[in-house]
Amino acid sequence: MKPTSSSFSTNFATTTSKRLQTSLSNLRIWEEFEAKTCLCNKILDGCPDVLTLKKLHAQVLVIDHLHSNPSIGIKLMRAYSSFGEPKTSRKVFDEIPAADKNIVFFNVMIRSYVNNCMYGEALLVYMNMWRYGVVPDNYTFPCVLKACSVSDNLKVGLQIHAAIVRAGLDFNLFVGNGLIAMYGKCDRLGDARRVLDGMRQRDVVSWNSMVAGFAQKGRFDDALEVCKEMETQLVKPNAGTMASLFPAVTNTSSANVQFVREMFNKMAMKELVSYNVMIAICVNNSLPTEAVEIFSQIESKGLEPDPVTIASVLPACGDLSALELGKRIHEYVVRKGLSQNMFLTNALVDMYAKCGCLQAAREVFDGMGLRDVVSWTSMISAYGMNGQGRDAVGLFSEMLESGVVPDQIVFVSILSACSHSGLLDEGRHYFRLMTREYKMVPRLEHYACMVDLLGRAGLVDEAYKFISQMTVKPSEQLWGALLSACQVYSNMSLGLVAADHLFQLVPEQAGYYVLLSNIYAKAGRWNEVTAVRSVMKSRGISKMPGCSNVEMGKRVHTFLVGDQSHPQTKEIYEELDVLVSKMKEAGYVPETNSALHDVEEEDKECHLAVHSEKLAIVFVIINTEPGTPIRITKNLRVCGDCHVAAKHISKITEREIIVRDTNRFHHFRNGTCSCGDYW
DNA sequence: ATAGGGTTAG
Repeated sequence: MKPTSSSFSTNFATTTSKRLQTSLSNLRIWEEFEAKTCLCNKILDGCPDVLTLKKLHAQVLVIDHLHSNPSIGIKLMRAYSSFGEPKTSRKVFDEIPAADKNIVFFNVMIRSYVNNCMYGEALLVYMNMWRYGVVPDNYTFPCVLKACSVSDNLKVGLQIHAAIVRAGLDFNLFVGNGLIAMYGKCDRLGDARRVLDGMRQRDVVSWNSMVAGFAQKGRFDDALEVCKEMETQLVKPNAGTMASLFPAVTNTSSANVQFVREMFNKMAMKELVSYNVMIAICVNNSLPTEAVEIFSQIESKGLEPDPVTIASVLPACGDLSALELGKRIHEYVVRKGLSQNMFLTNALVDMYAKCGCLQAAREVFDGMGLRDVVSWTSMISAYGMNGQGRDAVGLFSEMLESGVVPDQIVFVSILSACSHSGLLDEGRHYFRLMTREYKMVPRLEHYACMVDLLGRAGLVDEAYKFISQMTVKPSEQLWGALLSACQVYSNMSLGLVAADHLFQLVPEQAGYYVLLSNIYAKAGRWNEVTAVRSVMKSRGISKMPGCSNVEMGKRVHTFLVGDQSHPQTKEIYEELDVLVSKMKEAGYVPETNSALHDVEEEDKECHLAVHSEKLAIVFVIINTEPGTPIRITKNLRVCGDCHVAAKHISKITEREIIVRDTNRFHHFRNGTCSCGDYW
């Protein structure tokens, strides 16, 4: 409508003017409306950052006060919540006049809190809404039930269940699923089951929630039963089922792992999450090779790994010392702009550390904008594993200065670092710091570090006294630390005490029989050596076969003791013979003390000659350019003989040899080892 | 809207 000229009659002019005014004011309203809609959409589409959101919020307040348009308020609350600012959501919420505050506001407020881990606050809002005369609905209940689940709040959970029944919503699918999860988490599996059975309608989430309930309590068999039942009900397991099972499949039997693998294999449509869970399960059950294999399946299926995939597979790279793969993943992280994800940077630091690349680990660590206690722990234990106790101590102080609060785990790392470097006083200092300043109750792991520290320092009696004074029952690790100290320092009487406890705790562990046998051997008590050997035989205990991993090209090669299965076996053994004679010329004498004395001298020497790390070292020598460093990971501690041999080989072949055993790193260079023979 | 997957020690 265009304003007309006023050259007509006055009457007409007045009418026109009035019309004009109305239309102008309509226009203004319309403009405002449009501006608001536009703002709304901007808020809804998601702001790039909080600052932009706050600017938009300010404009909303200028144009008109919030209460004229409730939907803007709701969108603002959601947006603030998504930026982790539930408190700002609350401010918006509080400014809405009571008369306008309908159920949606309450639901969004509750959700804002729940999504930001403020469960108590969420439940308070729920309690308060009754006073406003607002009745919770089918959107409210699942959300508050989640708050109860996560915070293990059975008491409120039960109240909510009662309210649900009163509201007649107990047959709602989402509400029922929420109840199952809540009861499962609060260890009321019977009640969870009753809810499941009473539901008129169930979906895969209902079943998965039931599975999760058992799995979270480590009840794998019960979780498994539910999975089987699902199948009879023709509900197909999905990625969620695997994810729900996951907690029950950490450090579990291979049969349990196998079950999940089969479920995984049977899935017609595999989502990324299924792969991620499968990788995590492998990593958590000492199957790093399988984890890496599943990771490559993701790549070959054309799926794109997400941050969870990466964070899950990196520990497997570390376990295998698969440095090349680790580097490739690092590049991927950088390329995808994920370098600020702390899960990933922490995992990268640890991967490099476990691959023996202290420098690379440190570079990632130094490049981090933010560091949490996990970052520091990884770096501290990296130094610890490499025998650089002083650096670990320095880093611990830096961590405290940076304001990061130490936890139990970082104390394990620093204590272990001290023990590996023989820093006796420092170790004692940290134990006191932990118990006195930070008022932490030492766990078995801390005690084990202390016994190790004292034992390695030769204070075997004090180590034993330390164990005796403990208020908790000593674990296998504690007696194990004492026993190996007894071996190093030839303390037979305490060695027997430790061995006695160990044979009762873990009668199947071959390693402790070997240690005891070595103690006897050092003392020349051959009859006892034979006796230990025959006990082992009669109990059917055999040594866990030593195995070494080495990465070559795109795969990891594994060698067992005396392995003859590798395609290059012939060349490897021939080259080893050549090396051994060169070593003998340089003064190498096979150290037979490291083996069980149950065989003739030559056999022993022969047996030692084929320890897995030797095979792996030679394998790398014949397949790489001169000068290429050799990185080996093994599943047992490196034996005395292999340690001497590796020193010689590093000198003869002019190669750096980096061996990670179950305990620490050994960097062999030019005939010496970084551990200074202290391990 | 409801469940479920990630990094650190020993």
